[in-house]
Amino acid sequence: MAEVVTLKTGAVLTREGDPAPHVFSISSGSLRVYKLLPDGRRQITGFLFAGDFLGLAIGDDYVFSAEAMEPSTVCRFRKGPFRALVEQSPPLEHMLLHRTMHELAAAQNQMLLLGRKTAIERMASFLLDLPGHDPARPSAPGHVRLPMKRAEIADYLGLTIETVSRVLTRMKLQGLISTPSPSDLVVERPDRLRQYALGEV
Amino acid sequence: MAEVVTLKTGAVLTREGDPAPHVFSISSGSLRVYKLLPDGRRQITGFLFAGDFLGLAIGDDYVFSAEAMEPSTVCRFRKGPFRALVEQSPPLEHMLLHRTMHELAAAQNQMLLLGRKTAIERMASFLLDLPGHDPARPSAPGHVRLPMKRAEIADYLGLTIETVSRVLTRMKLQGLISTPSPSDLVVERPDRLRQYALGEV
DNA sequence: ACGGTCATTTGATCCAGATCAATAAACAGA
DNA sequence: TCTGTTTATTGATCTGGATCAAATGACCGT
Repeated sequence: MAEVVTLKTGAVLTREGDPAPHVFSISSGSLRVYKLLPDGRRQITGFLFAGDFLGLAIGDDYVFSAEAMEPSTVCRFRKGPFRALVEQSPPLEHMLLHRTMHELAAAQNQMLLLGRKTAIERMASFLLDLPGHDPARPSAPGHVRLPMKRAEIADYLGLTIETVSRVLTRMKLQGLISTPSPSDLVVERPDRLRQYALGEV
Repeated sequence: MAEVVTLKTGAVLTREGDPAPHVFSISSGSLRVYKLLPDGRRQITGFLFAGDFLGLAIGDDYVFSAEAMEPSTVCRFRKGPFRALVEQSPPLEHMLLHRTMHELAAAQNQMLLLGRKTAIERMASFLLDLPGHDPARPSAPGHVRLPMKRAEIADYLGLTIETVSRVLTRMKLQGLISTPSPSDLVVERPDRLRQYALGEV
C-alpha cells in the first residue's frame, strides 16, 4: 500500500492544480511547500521535515506545490486506501487531527508575521522558530542549520532576497547573530532576538 | 454539557494567553478572531459565522482572541467532556478533521495574499471570498453584506483603513463595484475582480 | 588549483502603501 | 429632528522595503 519514493534535490513531488491521487509522509530530508501566482510570485507556506505529512487537503487537486530542498525520501499512499485506513483507525485519525490543528496554529502565527511584522521582526521570528534550538544539545548553543537558500527564506517571509541579506547583515553588526557560513548560523543573543520577534524594539 | 452564551456586539469571548477551559460552536451572528503584538498591531486571522467551531487548538491557553462583531450566540463546551465526546464518536472527529483541513487550506491562501499580493489584489480576493455569492439567490446578484468595519478589513488584509478606503474608491471609479452603503456592496464585474485577485492585471 | 556558475552581499534609486491631518458621512440616542 | 460620536473618505507627505545594478564570495566538476 505504501511505496517509498526517493527525491533528488529540487525534484517536484506535487504541483498545484494537478490531480491529487496521493498522500505523503516524509521519511528523510526536507521539502518546501508553496503557492504561486500566475506571474510567478511565490509564497512558501511551510517547510516539511521527517515525520511530517503532506497532501492531506481535501478536494481532487493539489492546492500547493512541493519540492525537495535536499535529497529526500517520502512514503507515498494512494488516497483511497489511505482514507479507508484512517476510517478504521480512530487513533490514526486522532493523530492527524492533532497535527493539522498544530499546523493551523502555526499558519495563524505566520499570518500575524506576514500581515503585521517588519522585516527584522520576521527574520527574528523565523530564526527562533527554526529547529535546532534543542536544549537537549547544549554543546552547540544557538547553532542552527539553514537548509534553505536566501530566496526561500524571502518567499517564506514575504520579503526579497536583498532584504533578507540586509537584515542578516544588520543583525550581525548588532551582535545578535553570527554566520560561520551562509547556511550555518549562530544565535548569539536569543533574548534580544525574542524581543525583536515580538515587536518590542 | 453545552451551555448557550449570548454575546453583545464587541463582547470578548476569548483572550489570547488566557487559560482555555472551553470550546465553542457559533449558533448565530459573527465573530472576529485575531492575534495582537504587544504594541497593539492586530492581525485578524479569520471571521467566524454560524456553524463554525472555535477554540479547538491544543495547549492550555488560547492562542487568539475572539470578539462578537454583532449580537451573537454560541454553544460553550467544557474542554474535557468535549474531548471525551470526540473520542467516542469517530464521525464527529472525522468532521472536525475535515473542517480543520479546510481552515488550514484557507490559511494557506491567506498567507499567499498577505505575503505576495498588492492592495487591490487583496481586496479583490477578499470581496470574492465573502459569503453571499450564492448562485442560489440570483435575485440579488453580486450583493454582499460587509458586517465588518474598515478597520477590521484592514487588519484582516494586512493594510491600513486608509488604503482599504482608497482601494474601494478606485474600484468604484473603475466600475468594478458599487457601494449602496458603507456596509453593503455590489460586485458589478466579478470577472474583472477575479483577474485582479489572481494578479493578472 | 582553476574556471564557470550560482548564491549572496552591497549600493543607488524608486514607489506602494503607511502615516499624519482634515473633512465629510453615517449613526445612535435624546 | 438635532447633536455628539464614531466611522469613512480624501489629501499631503514620508518611508520601509522593492527594484535595478554591480561586485564579491561559495561551490562544483575537472
